[in-house]
This record gives sequence, C-alpha cells and structure tokens, in this order.
Amino acid sequence: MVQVKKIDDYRYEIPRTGNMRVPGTIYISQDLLGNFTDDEPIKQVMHVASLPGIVKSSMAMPDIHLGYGFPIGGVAAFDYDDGIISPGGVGYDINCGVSLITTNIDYDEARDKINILLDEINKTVPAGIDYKSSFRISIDDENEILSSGIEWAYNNGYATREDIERTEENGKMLSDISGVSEKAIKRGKNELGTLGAGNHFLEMDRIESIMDEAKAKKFGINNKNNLAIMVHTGSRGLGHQVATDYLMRLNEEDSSIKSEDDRQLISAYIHSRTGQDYLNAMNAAANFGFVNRQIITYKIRKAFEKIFGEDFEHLGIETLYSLAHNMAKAEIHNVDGNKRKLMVHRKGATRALPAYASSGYFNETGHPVIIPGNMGGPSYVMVGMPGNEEITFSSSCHGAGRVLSRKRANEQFNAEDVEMELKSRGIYLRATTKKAIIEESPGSYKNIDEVVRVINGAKIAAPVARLMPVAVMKG
DNA sequence: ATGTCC
Repeated sequence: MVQVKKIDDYRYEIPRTGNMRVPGTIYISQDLLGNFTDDEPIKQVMHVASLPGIVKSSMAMPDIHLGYGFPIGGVAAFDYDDGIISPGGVGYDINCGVSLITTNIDYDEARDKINILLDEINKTVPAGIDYKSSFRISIDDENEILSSGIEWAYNNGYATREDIERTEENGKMLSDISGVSEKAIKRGKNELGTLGAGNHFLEMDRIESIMDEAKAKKFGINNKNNLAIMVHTGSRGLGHQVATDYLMRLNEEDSSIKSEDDRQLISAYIHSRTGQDYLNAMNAAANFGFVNRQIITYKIRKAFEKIFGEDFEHLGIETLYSLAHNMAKAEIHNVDGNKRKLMVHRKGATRALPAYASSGYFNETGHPVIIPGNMGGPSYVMVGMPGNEEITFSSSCHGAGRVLSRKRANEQFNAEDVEMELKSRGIYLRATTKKAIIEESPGSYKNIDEVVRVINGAKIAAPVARLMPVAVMKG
C-alpha cells in the first residue's frame, strides 16, 4: 500500500517520491479512507503530481474514486505558461454538472401531484444512452450554441436573464469552435435537452433541513419542506466525441506530453497548437453542456406549468445555480505570495468561490456548491468558505463518490431490492434499465454526510441545506 | 460518461 501521512482529521499527504514534482493531498477522513479496496485512486493522485507545470499539490476530494488517468474527485492546477492541459484531467463528460431549481411549493401540499409531475417530465426529457431529443435544432443553431452557450437559449426564449446570472461563467466559455469535429457536431444535433445515462439523473427533493437561514433565503430555499428539482447531466455524446478526438490526436503526435506512469495522462502544453485547440473544443462542449441543462430546466418549467395550471406564476420556480463538475479553467490564484495564472483541472470536483471572490448575484454569500448524494439518500447545498483559495484553489467535492465499481454493484445488488428500498422510503422511481437501478443503487455510493463533514471540517465549504429525494428519474 | 467496438 501507498504510504499516506495524516496531517489532521480531514487531510492526508502523499509525500513526494519517484517522478512526483509536488506532494499529493487528499481531503478525507479515517472513515472514508477505510472505503478503499485498493490504492489505485491514490496512485492516480501521485501520477498527476508528476505532470509538467503542476503547482502546489495534486489534490483529491473526499469523494475520490478511480477515473480515466486523473482520479474522479481530483483537482490539479498547472502553470499557464509552462504547464499542460489534459483531456483525462477533465474527463469524457465535459461539463458534466448539476443544476438546482428551487420552488415555494410545500411538498405535503403537492404530494398528490408528484407522481404525475414525474410522468410529465419523464415524457418530455429523454433519458438513457441512445435516446434522441425531440428538440430539433439546425446546424446554424448548434454552432451558435457551441460559441455563445446559454445566450443562445436566452435569445430563443429558453432561458431568463436570471438563469444566465445563475449559471457558472454565465453559461458561456470563450471558444473558437473550429476544433470541434463534424462527427462531434453530428452527435450533438439530436441530444439537446436529453439526460443521458450512468450517474445522470433528474430528481425532485424536499428541503429536509436548513443550516444557514440567511444564505438559504438568498439561494431561494425559503422554507423547510419546499420542493426542489436537481438535474445532473453534461455535454452528452458531443463532449464525449471531443474528448475522444483529442486523446486520439495526442496519441498520434510526437510533441504530446506522455507520462511514464500512465498513458491515460497524455497531455499537451497549454500554449501548443493542440493544447489551444483542445481548450477551444472543450469550451465549446462546455457551452453545449450549459445549454443542455438549461433546456431541461425549460422543460421542467413547462411540466410544472401544465400540472399546476394558472397557479404556476406563484410557485417561485427559479434556478439556484448550474455548475460544472468536469472542466479545466484558466484562473488567477495566489501561490506562495505570487499571483499566477493557472489552468485548474477539476474532474469530479467543482468551484466553490467564497463571497469576496464572487461577483453578481452571489457576491454577498459565495457561490452555491450543489452536492448530490445517491438516489435514495440526502443531497446538500453548500457554500464556499473564506480562505479556501489557499487550500484547494477554491474547489470542492462534487458528490458522494462511488464506493463500489459498477461491476461490483452488479455482483452485490438486484434491481427489485433497490426498487423496494426506494418505495419504502416513499421515493417514486423511473429508470430506463434494471442495470441503471443496480449500478446506481444507494449502496454503491459513499456516505455523503461524512463527505460533507470533511469538506466543512477542512474549511472548503459550509452546509446551507440538506435535501431528501421524493422522485427520481434515471437514464 | 459513451450511437457501452466504425
């Protein structure tokens, strides 16, 4: 086993050895360390530490588990001038992320409508691996989506000004879209407003408890027991194709940065032609991801309008925030007293700016961090804590994190038991396959309460509210 | 995560 050194109750260090340029830091507790069945994810943290230009340390959040090259739950920042950008550090699902919609609907008062609401949303939001959208867009529209992101949704009546303000980067990453392949564009054409598969989901929650009343109010979480809707999806096949295209290109080019430890860590210098092309294509895919979540938000609004009729205006349905879990972004950070421009890779991790680093709607609270758990258990809304830029470049965890691989989940669970379990907790479920139910079973995930305790204890983010699922749609 | 192998 790899030696990890305990720093405090929430932080463990992997000292530099071999090719490592910086140490590794894992924000985790003794309890969560006990979940590891092997040290492969920890080795991934070490391998990332050897990549050119890495700054401070190769980090991982408490939801760490095995990923492609970089661990999921990984955070790594590289010097913009001397460092690399790596498709494996972003992941195949570029701008996979979460949006949370808040309402003023009391769950108990709406209880008899939950099931029909779920049916209506299930009818209008396609889910599953090969599901195509009924939402038709032209190639011109798609090009505009890739370059202007959520602005396209606003101009076409699918987003409000508030939606834009409450989306990370205002839903638009700067991109020259010429590096997005025709194949990627073709895949994206029928995918807008679709959920996808795997860990992607759409769920209705009730606010179970509020820990920070003032911030909750600003976040539109006005009362305990109010209904909220959480959407977890990304850039679908389009983003997947961008990742595939650039991994292939990097593997064909002599100038690529190859790792002795793991060929999945193949990278490009940020300033290289391929590095810039990937950055542009990744940003375009991110824009597609922002719009995908926005179109689903639009469909959810329509479903509520249909079911609640003329009362709709008074339901207070608002986007709290739409954020990215899988992204690399150029940011300025203080490193040992110097301001430096870095390429921060967050893979299964998300930005968690404190109030003073935020602008716009969240400048007095800090940015919301939305942390889904599993389909049968709690999720959290947290907020970035002051000083966290010195710890993790203002990054937080993205979820509970898997504790069992999909393969192991298939060996241990069966769909009927999981369905019964959810039913006994009063949770409605719509899933396209038994496989999805098994692989996403609550027992496949870590204890989110413990993950959140670590994030709070390490002073990364603080809890604002805890949510419990009442209806779940799985791809 | 993914038209789960063009």
